[in-house]
Amino acid sequence: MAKSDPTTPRERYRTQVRAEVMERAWEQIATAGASALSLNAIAKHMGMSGPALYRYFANRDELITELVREAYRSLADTLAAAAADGADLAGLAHVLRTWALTDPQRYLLVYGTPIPGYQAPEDTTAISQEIATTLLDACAAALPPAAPASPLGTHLAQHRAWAADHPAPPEALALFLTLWTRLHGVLSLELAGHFTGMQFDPETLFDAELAALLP
Amino acid sequence: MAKSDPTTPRERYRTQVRAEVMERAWEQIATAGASALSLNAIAKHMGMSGPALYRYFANRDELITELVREAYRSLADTLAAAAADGADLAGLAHVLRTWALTDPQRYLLVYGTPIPGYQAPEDTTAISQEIATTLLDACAAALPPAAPASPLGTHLAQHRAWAADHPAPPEALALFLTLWTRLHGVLSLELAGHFTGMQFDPETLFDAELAALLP
DNA sequence: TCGCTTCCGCTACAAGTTCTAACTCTTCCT
DNA sequence: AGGAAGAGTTAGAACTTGTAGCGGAAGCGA
Repeated sequence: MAKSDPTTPRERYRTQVRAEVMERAWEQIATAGASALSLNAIAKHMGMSGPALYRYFANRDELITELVREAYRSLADTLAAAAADGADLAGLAHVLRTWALTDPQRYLLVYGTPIPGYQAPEDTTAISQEIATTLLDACAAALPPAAPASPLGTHLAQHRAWAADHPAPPEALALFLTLWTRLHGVLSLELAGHFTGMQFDPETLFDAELAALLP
Repeated sequence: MAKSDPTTPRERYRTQVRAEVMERAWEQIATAGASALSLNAIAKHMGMSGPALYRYFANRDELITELVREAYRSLADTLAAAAADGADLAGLAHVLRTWALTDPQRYLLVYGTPIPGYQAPEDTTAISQEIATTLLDACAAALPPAAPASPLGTHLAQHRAWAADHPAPPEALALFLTLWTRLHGVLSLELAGHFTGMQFDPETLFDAELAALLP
């Protein structure tokens, strides 16, 4: 018999149920936020009783961990695909913005206020490194050949452990950090609704920040 | 009898209990975050039974609203006091940073991921306007006399309803928005712990952002 | 095809949460 | 001093997360 696929029927069923649970979880998160996520509600919505879900996720935190992992994975893949398509730093920035606006709660789950007792497992930091690498590559490419040394750059030249395996020069690291924090500043305030009521277009602000970084 | 003080003993007791509840709430929030705030735990910690607190706060949301109001009030007063002491824009920025680091959860309660169903009452937006005014004053003062027109500035010249009563020129509005989002970008990522593991000093990044804005 | 084992979903339950209802008792005010 | 207002109580409803133990169905090996 062809045992080419090592997954047993039960395993396949398991992963399928897990996937459906996470799908429902994303729906719930999108409408009510991460802290309002209820295993019971998901179970009832799927036509099963509450405790049944504990066969698939040890507890609520494990479900959230999986959602965080999926969100990181999605962002990393989206950025990597855009980079492979030849997007430059500005292009990647707009991809990031689109990704964030597509599902605000997904962005906030990763980059917003951390869940109280929760802390990210190791492999999510690995995916976070992937994201950083994609952006660092673009930063190094966007940097003028003879960028003047900045105070931040010189500081980072001596504290670059977090990017030790990346060949980007200190000024590229500075550009990356500056880009990250500035774009996150605009995006997070926009997603949190702090611009509602003000009449201006957040995208203009986003583009202005981008233009200021890429002369 | 001298009725110089219009507060009755009961009112005084009421405000005192409310104040103690909020004090305990801040302690809880500082350690476990806003979403983990439990009226029951506060009540037991104060030596009374759960439902007793409902004499003082209609529900959990009203308590949170009061905490948000207090946080806004604290930030507005802190900035106003610094401005009255002659602090310039850079000084105000450092006051903001200190205020945020003093109690990270307090900053995140106001500027972090919004509570799902919760929405801020009107008077908190009024206090938020106070904060904006203090910063806008400093921005207008920090602006070079003949600042060149930026795309963001020209956009804001036509969408300045949110600052209609403030005489600041469009470029000052642009400076304010840029300052706000950039500082928030650094602060929120720092408070959320996204820089832990990286070795660099977030304050260097904060100061670099400030230096880039104030030539 | 038969039987064993594994695993799934269930109900019941414990320990929490917010919040309502109804009662007692103190305190204040007239 | 008497009546009204309000504080704190317990009981309980409707939730939540998570555990324990039960039946039955499904897959796996012989």
